[in-house]
Amino acid sequence: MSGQQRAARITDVAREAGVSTATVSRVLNGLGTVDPELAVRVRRAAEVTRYVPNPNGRALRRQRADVWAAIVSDVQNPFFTSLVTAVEHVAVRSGIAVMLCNTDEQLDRERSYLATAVAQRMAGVVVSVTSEAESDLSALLTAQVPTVVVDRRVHDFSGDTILLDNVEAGRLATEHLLALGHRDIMCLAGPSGVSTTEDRLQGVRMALTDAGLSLDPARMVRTDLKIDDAETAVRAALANQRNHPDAIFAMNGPLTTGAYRGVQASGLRMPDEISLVGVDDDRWTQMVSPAVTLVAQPVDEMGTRAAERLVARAEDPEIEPIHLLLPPRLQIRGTTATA
Amino acid sequence: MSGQQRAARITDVAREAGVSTATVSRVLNGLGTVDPELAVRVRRAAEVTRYVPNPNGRALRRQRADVWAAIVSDVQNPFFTSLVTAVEHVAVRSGIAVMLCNTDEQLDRERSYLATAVAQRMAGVVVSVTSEAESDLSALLTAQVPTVVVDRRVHDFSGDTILLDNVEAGRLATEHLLALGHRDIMCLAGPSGVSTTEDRLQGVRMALTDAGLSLDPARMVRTDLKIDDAETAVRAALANQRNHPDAIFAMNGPLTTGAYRGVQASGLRMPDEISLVGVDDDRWTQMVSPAVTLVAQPVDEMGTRAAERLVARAEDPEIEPIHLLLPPRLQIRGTTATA
DNA sequence: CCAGTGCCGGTAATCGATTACGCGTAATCT
DNA sequence: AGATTACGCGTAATCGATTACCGGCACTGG
Repeated sequence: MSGQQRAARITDVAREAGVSTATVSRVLNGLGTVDPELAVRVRRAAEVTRYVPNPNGRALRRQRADVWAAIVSDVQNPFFTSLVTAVEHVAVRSGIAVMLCNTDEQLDRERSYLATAVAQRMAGVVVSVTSEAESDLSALLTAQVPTVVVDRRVHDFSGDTILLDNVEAGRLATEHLLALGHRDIMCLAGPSGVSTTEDRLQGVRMALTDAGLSLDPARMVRTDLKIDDAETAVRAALANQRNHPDAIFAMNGPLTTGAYRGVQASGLRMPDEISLVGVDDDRWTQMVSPAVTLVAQPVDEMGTRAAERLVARAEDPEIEPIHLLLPPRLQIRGTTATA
Repeated sequence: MSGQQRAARITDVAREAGVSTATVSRVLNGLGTVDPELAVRVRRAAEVTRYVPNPNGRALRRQRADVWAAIVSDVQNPFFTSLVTAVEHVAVRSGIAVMLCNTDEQLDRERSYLATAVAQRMAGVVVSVTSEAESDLSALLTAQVPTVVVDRRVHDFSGDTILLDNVEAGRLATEHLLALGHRDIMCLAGPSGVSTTEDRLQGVRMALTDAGLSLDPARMVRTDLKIDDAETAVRAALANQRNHPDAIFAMNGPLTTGAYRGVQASGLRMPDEISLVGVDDDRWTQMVSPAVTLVAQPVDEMGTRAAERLVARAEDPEIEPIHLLLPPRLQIRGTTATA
């Protein structure tokens, strides 16, 4: 056993190559000017000793770690895993590691991850916040950590922001249902602090108003963004045989899953007896029968753009922030039909 | 704008409290003995200055970073996100951050993440390897980074290992199909380097042998562990109307998803015309109709046990390695019926 | 032939924290 | 009382890398 064998440090490489540590550093980082022959010796020495720079020492000195944080509220939500995957693809190309931070919709966990990002002097943060009003990104700002806000808005933040056009998403879904003749539409939204479902709700209201209608408060249901909560809420709403809505709009991925299950449990047949529009195009929505009509987000594009923004800002911290609203796409499938 | 406002360092806290940095460190880490009154002053000073220790400085000096790596081959696979979530729950309790490393089944990406883990002196690694034969964890061993191998076996590793009893999983599935009278069973496995599907295959063979049968090589199909590849393979196998298998065993999560879709596309009705047994109990398997019969893994337990192992080894590096085989559970639902 | 200009590369400071060591004081023992 | 031990705390070394600064050398121009 034993082994022990400590990892090679830059001094080991320097000794092996017969140069100083400064030269090793210059060669390996491609900075300054070094005699080509020495450079060869250094590179060979690094090979021989299997040298891998210690990221802690490097980050300490450079005041910048080659790490991005991806802060999301639910790693089990395929929307976020897709987002993170897209970010990661770009990161790998840039030699950067991605630390996945799962807040579970809890503000204090978000705070702790943000503090870590600052303390580590991370090279960038991509964050979907927990709460529009309460999340506080000011520490990132003052520490000048490149930050891209995605998916959900947050107050008092004027940096790079890449969101879905959520108002449009709500409008698309609602207009589709209205066009099919539905008038009694139940809206399943998340807690009021989350901008995505708020904005989608606003889109719903606008579409209804345009049609001379308004949203019945009794049909406005808020739950946590959990599958089981949504299922329970939908079952409750459909329990009343004589007075149930004739359509449901579930405003995010987990809510859609829960709503679908709730309808299944109620015994009502989609789309004849009730229509459903969801959000987020996960694999299962095409496998069930009927397949789910929904509003799809360009999630890969969201992640890729966010990551590219971090790369760009690393090169020039002074570039103007962008504010992108990506277009939603209505995917009509089998859960919606004429009333 | 501007702001700049650098983060507080330990020297700032020391000055604010009128003590040395050593005392600040002792108070904040609860080591050594410090006058209670000074401790109060230090804690207050830390509050006032909003001090957060710099993890890089700390890790450099301590030769250990409060970070675990969770190395998996596909963050889009719900099995792995569940695993990581379980690990993370334990990590949060211990004040440890989890770095999610997505190898995409690529050996070189795995190598790079392993090197990072060593270079960072991470406090632990939970890894589901890319290849039983080619993945190389020896660097972790020599650097004495606490490591738990989960899900997939790897050669030459004698440390903590927590796997499903995959042979039993294969046997359970096969015996179920045999009991229903199926004789022509198609096996959908991953690339030969992955121990999970290999072991499950072995279970299949044992069950067949026990029944006086053997696996028809023509019914043994290997694809990458991708949904689309599996779907294609199943469609191809079912295209021959007159000679298709009467049952399919898909040996992991994505393969199950692909197989289900492949059967759907083929037009054959489950379970009357063909039976399907899958692996991994994701939400969708209960939402589709018919619901999927499958072998479920105790994935939360796997993640929790792995993480607890890291915690235990942090306290005492010399504890004996464990080798756990968790029991699979057959979940009989709607995709299997008598032949 | 000497001063001036660049180029190379080494020495040492530095990033921020932990901790070995040692000093001074107080408590305890003989 | 004098000696011994224990405790509390500060000084300075240290982790591993990057980089400001400077000295030495070669080359150029006058």
